[in-house]
Amino acid sequence: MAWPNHLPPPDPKIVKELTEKQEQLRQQVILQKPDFELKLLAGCDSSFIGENILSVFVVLTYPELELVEKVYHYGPVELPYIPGFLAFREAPNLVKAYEKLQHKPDLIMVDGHGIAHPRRLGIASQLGVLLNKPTMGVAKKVLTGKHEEPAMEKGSITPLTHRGELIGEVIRTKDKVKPVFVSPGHLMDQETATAIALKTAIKHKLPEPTRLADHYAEVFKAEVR
DNA sequence: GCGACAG
DNA sequence: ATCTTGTCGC
Repeated sequence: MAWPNHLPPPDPKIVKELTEKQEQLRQQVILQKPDFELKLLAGCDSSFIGENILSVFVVLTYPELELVEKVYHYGPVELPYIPGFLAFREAPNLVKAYEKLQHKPDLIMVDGHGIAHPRRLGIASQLGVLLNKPTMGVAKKVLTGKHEEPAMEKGSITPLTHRGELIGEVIRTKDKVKPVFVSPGHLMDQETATAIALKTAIKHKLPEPTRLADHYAEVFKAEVR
């Protein structure tokens, strides 16, 4: 993958290093129908304040979707954003936030892609391997792959493919609103990920876990200032 | 060779 | 992600 014209050119040496680590992690990804009984579903999100990163984790009951816990970790950001390597910038801090949870979830919904990535290791997949926990990705924009626009009605789905492989699905979670991109992260499969995304997208286009994590990121943000 | 590019 | 005002609609 070449680098976007509008972003600062990444250090080739760093990129090579990350690419090798990425390949090592990718080999550990397992795509399968989860065997868990989903009772606790987590959502996570990160925001930035200058040179620091704020990562949030929220845990909801399933299928009621009632908030049971929310935590965050605030620390220095180590790397710049490089398309295709988002996890190396956000995952370390997310792991620290995750460790603060008193209630460990059965599944984590991540804001970003799972295997819908040029090398099949989006942030949802990478975080899943790091935590050895089922994960799925819900992204607002496509990173790689081709797809048709799903119909305007909620529930419409269209495949996201890359090099002949199904890497995710484009889902209209709300009538006439931009669709989201859902893909399995780790210890998960497309069918289950899509079903959960649709079932948890109640009043807004973003599923509740992701939406709430987003919300508390703003709340905690005011707290660390 | 010319674009496109999660958060 | 973040910088940023008003504005349309439920």
